[in-house]
Amino acid sequence: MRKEPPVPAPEAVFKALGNPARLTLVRTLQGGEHCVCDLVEAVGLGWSTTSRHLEILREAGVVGSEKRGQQVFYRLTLACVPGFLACLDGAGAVRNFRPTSCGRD
Amino acid sequence: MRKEPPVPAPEAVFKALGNPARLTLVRTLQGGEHCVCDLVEAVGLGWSTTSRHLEILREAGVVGSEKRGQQVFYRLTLACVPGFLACLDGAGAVRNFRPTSCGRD
DNA sequence: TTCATATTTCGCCTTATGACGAAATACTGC
DNA sequence: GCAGTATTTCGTCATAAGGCGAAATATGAA
Repeated sequence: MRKEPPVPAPEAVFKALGNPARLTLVRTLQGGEHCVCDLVEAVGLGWSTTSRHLEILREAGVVGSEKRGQQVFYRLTLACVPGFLACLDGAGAVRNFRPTSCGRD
Repeated sequence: MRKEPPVPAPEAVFKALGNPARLTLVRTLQGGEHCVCDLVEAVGLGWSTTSRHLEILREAGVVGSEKRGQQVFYRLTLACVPGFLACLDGAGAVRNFRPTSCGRD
């Protein structure tokens, strides 16, 4: 069964990404889809907690899941996220040249 | 006195934007700089609460403030935010054509 | 059917958030 | 210096969020 995420509501997206564990999950998923087992290891939290975090990300429309066999695979579904993350990650580095800017001003 | 925001830490940025009042503040500031008095009205909360929200946004590196006369003006300083917001806002609209995408995939 | 593995749901507890009003602080004009 | 306006800081309180382990659910293998 495939669970498509709902239409992303901006506030929910930000709230979902505003947590270290969930941000780690998203960064991990930038490398491609992963089963929950991988993700549990990536965040270093319990299964139940990780599962809850994934649910929040899915409800926010950031990720989608698909069950294959006895495993559930998650992947990023909100394509603007990686670019924005890259901008934020880069923001510190560029800091001394000009106020943080990424493609617009 | 001008208060430049610190280097934005991704998690703090998301956390800062993951609140309806603060998202309203940011959307308001997309239209240009505003004094706190305007912003208080825009969010419809008390002065102390609004001030706290602005502080959080500033600490996250999303906005910067400058005092001119007896008023303090806030403005957006994180340039990648408007584009990302536009993507999120558009995500719903495009939903039926293809999975949410904004400039990459 | 029965068992093992993978994942989610539930209930509980602790800590973080968000709102308010009162008091403190900063700047202007008198 | 004193009063008035603009904003921030502080203390308090109610609610939300995040973590855990135990129990429930689903799938594949025997």
